[in-house]
Amino acid sequence: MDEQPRLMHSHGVGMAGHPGLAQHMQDGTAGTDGEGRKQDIGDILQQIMTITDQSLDEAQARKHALNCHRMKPALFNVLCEIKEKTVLSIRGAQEEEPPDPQLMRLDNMLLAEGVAGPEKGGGSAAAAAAAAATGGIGADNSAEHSDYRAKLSQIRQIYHTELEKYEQACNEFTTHVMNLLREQSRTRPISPKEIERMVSIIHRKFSSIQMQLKQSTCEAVMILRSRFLDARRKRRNFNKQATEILNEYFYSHLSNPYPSEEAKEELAKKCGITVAQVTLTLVSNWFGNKRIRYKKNIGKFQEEANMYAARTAVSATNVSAHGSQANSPSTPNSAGSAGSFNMSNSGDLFMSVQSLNGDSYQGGQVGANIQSQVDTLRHVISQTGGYSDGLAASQMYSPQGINTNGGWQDAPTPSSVTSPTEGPGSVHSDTSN
DNA sequence: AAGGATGATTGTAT
DNA sequence: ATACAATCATCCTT
Repeated sequence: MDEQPRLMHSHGVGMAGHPGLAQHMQDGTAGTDGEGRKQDIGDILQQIMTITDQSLDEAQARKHALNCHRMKPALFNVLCEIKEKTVLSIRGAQEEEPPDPQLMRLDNMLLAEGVAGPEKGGGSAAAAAAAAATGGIGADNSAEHSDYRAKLSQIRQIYHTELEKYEQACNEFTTHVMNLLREQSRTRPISPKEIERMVSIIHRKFSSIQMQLKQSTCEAVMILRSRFLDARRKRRNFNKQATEILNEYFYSHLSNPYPSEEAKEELAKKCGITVAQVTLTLVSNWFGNKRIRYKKNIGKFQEEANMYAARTAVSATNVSAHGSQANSPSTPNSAGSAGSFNMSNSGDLFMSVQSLNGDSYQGGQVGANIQSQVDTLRHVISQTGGYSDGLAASQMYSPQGINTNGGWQDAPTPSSVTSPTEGPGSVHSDTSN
């Protein structure tokens, strides 16, 4: 207590010059002399300055005493004013943190892998999707990838547990800090905004920790993936039935073998693939490969084409008993463009096939269906008319879809018909086959 | 084991 | 973004 005056001197001088303090001091020390006031202030300051040296209990007691001190409101006001003058207003604080792209990426990936996001359902769906990517079509793939799924769900579980832990810790810490600040706000000025800011700082810190968790989870998933699934070249062939379904579609839409998304889904469903994303890829792959390989070597596929064409055509003609149509050598142009085919002619045929196929494509793609009948007819014609001659047969098809350079894309324009005499030379190899 | 068949991937063009 | 073309990697038949 001997050094009190010195302390008083060093700190008190400035304070004494403070108008606010002077004012409050007057309030608080009504009737006492200047020495008493100085004594008071020095005492308070001394206590504050040394409070950190105290043991916890002592400090607590001292704190309480200070809180109850009669000079406390005055000191508090002074602090408020000082702060108002000196504190850098928290303007820079409200940088609404833009969503971290890195974090977004991680989130998206975790979501995609089925680690984050909806519970079991979504997770297993993603797992199944991944599994189906390697698994065969319409074949059992569950056994092979149960291990993968188990590991994935393990990761998922760890991730969620950890996340929960972090969240809990974050909340705990936040409330702790908030309580602390609130309590402190009794002795020193703390605006709610500052508390808010502190909270957001805490959250940011914790979310950066979370990001690490997400990152390592992603890594784990990637490793798992690469170990199990990235042997995706370990392909499984489509089973026979699936291939037939796809072929059926392909050859009955030969003029435009580009199934729409809906058609692909339908096909996938028929083939026994149910997983949405992968499904379309598989079907797309199949059609991509098929188109390119068919075009590359029509001859090689001639037999197959005829088979499928005959199959659908025969069933169609059987029902509708319009044999004349199949026999009539309709000019290629009549059906060449998808837009200009004869509706009245193929309409009933379409109907009959529709009923025959048994609701397979009830969807409203009437045009496509009719077109398919036209394709089918074409094959029948080619079969009955010029089958023996490979070249002739290929001429039957090619005007429809394939021009030597472009492929199917501009197929519907019949004007692009060119005799493919030197195009796929392998047509001849077909006959030899 | 060889070689063809076939699903998947990659690079390119539109 | 989609299709094509080339290519890879595996499956399957011989």
